Amino acid sequence: MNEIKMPTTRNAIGTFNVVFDAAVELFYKKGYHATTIANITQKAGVAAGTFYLYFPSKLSLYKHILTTFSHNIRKEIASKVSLKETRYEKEREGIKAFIEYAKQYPQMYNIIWESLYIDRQLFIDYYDSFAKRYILALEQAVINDEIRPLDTEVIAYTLMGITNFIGLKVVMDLGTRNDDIDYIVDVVMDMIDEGLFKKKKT
Amino acid sequence: MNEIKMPTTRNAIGTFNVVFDAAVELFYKKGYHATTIANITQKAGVAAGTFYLYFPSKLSLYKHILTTFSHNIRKEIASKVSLKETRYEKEREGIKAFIEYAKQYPQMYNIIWESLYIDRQLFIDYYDSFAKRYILALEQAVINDEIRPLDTEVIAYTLMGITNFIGLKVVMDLGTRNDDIDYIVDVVMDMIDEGLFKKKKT
DNA sequence: CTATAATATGAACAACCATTCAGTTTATGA
DNA sequence: TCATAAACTGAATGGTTGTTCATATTATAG
Repeated sequence: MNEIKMPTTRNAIGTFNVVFDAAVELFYKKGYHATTIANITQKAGVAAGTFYLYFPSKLSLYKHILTTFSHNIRKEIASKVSLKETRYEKEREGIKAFIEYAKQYPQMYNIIWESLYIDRQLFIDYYDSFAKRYILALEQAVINDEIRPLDTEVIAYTLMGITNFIGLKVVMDLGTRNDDIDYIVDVVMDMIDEGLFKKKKT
Repeated sequence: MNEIKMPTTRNAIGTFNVVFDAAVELFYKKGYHATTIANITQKAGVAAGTFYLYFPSKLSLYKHILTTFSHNIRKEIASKVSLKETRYEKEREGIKAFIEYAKQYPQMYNIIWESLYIDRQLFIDYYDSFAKRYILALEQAVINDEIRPLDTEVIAYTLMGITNFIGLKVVMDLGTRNDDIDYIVDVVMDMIDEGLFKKKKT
C-alpha cells in the first residue's frame, strides 16, 4: 500500500511533521537506503511504532517527500516566472528561481535524483512531466516569435540540463570562483542569448 | 581496505571479469544497495567466497567500476575530440561522443550518479575533475579567439549540464520525437552557436 | 464524567545480508 | 610426477533492519 494516513488532531499533525522533517534531513545526509526507520524515529523523538501510524512503509514516506518537493519547486518557479513579460526575462527568472530554491533546500537534489535507485519510473515521470510543461511554454514563445523555431523538446532538455548542473555547482560548492547567483545567471543568459562562439566577420 | 587483488592466471582473469560484468549489470538494474553479493555471485556463477578473493568489500567493487567507467568515457571523448580542429567541431564531437558512449553503456549514468548516495566525495571529485579539464580546454579556446570571453567555469558546467541531460533523454528514451543522435546534436549546436532568442532588428 | 477513538509506545520477530573460514579442487613449475 | 600455491566452495556467523502488536496514554464528543 501507498496511502498515507494524515493526522487529524493538533498534536498528531505536529508528530507527522516532525517525522517528515527528520526523514528529509536523514535521506539527504545519508541517503534513503542507509537511513533506517530507527534513525528517523529517534531523530523525531517518537517510538518506532508511531512511524507506522502515518506511513505504511518507508517507501511511501519517500514518495510523499518526493511529491512534496516536486510540487513546491514547480509552484515556486511558476509563480516567479509569471511575473515577467518576455520569454528572455521568464527564462532568466526560471533559472534563478530554481537555483535559489535548490540553495535553500539542498536536500532536493539528493531526494529527486535518488528516485532513480528507488523506483526508476518515479525518476522518469518527474523529468518527463517537467519537460512537457517546459515544451508548452517554449512552443508558445515560438508562436510569439520570441525564440527561434528550434526543436522544443531538445531545447527543453538542454535548458533543464543547464539549470540542473548550474544548480549542482552552487549547491555542492563545486568550482572555485564567484558564486554569486545573479552573476552566474548573467553568464548563462549571455551564452544562451549571444551564443558561445565568436562570430566570424562577414 | 580498498585494494583489489588482480588475478594472475588465465582462468582467474575470466572469473574476475565475470564478477565485474555481473555487478555492472545488477548495479544498473537494481542499484547498489538493492544488489546483494549473493545476487552478483549467482549471476556470475561462482561461490560467495570467490567474490572476496578479488574484492575486499562490496564498496571496493563499486569504486573500481566507477573508476573504470570514468576512465573509459574520458578516454573515448578525448580521443574523438582530438581529431577535430576547431573548437566548434570539438564541442560538437564531445557532445556526440558522450551521448553515443552513454547509449552503448546505459549503466554509466546509474553508476556515476549513484556515487552521490554511496560516497558523496566520489561524486564531487568526479564532476570537479571533469570540469577542471573542460575549463582548461575552454580557456585555450578563449586565447585562440574561438569562443567569447565568458566565465569558463560557469560555461563548463553549462555545457556539462546540456550534455548530461541530452544524454539522459536519449538513454532513458524520454520525450516522443526524433531520437537520431546527429539530429539532436545539430539542434543543440544550433542553439549554442546562434543563441536561443530571436534577435531584434537593429 | 465517560465511552470511544486517536495517538503513542517499544520489545519482539522474521528476514536478510556482508563477510569469514575450514576445507576442496585446480593449476603451475621444477 | 609431485609439492606448492592459487583458485574456489558454500555453510555458518553475527549483525542489522523493516514491520508488527499487545498494551498504555491522551484527546474528544455527547
